[in-house]
Amino acid sequence: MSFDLRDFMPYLLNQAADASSRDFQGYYKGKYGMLRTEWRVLFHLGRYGAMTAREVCDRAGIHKTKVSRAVAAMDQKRLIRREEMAQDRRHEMLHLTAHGRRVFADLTEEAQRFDAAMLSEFSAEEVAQMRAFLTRIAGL
Amino acid sequence: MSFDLRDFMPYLLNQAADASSRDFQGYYKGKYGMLRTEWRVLFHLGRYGAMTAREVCDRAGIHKTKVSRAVAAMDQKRLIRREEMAQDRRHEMLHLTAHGRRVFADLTEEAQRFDAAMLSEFSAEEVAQMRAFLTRIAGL
DNA sequence: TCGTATTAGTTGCTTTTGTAACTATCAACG
DNA sequence: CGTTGATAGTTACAAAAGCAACTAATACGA
Repeated sequence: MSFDLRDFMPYLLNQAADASSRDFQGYYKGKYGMLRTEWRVLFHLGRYGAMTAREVCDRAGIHKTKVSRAVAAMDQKRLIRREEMAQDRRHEMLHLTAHGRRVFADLTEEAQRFDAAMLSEFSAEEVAQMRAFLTRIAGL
Repeated sequence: MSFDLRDFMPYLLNQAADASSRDFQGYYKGKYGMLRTEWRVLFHLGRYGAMTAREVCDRAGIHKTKVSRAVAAMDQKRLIRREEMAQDRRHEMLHLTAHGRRVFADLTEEAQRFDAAMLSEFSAEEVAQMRAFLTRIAGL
């Protein structure tokens, strides 16, 4: 029997994902008290502009209860502003506040720095291949 | 600003890890009511033989409280047997029961099938490169 | 051999996640 | 209109994870 845990791709992926997230997670958690879902919502709003919670769910592939809680927390922290839409009062448009935009800018910069540092020991081809592989596995 | 979430390696890794784990998780959860930590403990005992909880923690990189709870649950399910060690009564050696070995065999087989299916659309070189990359990222 | 430090493992409490049920609003069709 | 069904979002409750304090046993130096 030669099957080892390290031969099992889901295990390897999880270990790599955990290791790669740990430090960056510490950054936004320590500096802004944010959770991972909050960072993702912030990113979507900062990168793609105002949208409803539903759109965030669809684009980010996060369940609506998680988004709902993240939005509530971010509202509390004054990172976002909720705007009720007159034509359909079930929706509310989510906008970043000025503070939210600053935090977004800071975290994005840090993310890029972080990403670059992590990939610095790999060649451009390796990284490209890696991305292609992961994208397929993730079904994106 | 061209930085996209899919350019961020931790994001990609997490998405891929989640996607790749989902189905297999459903298998051991549905069939045996097991949690991920339990599957990992089971795997370690089945693959590397009887050991103490401490050794499982070290080898698997799981925190001792998680292992403690997994061991309690697996004891309940009669997957393992705990043997107190006479020379140092703080330790207890964890052994798989006959039932535990059967479950291990079943899950291992399923894991291999699962792994093979997931990687079937990639070439041997791609897979090898992938493993190398992930192993480095994971720091294994 | 007493006191202090270490180690294995467990328990309690808090935070986070998952699931399902719920509210409110709107659409569509008789 | 009015009933039925869908949709956006929230809330309540249960499962799971994280963290720190705790117990029990052992080691080891003064």
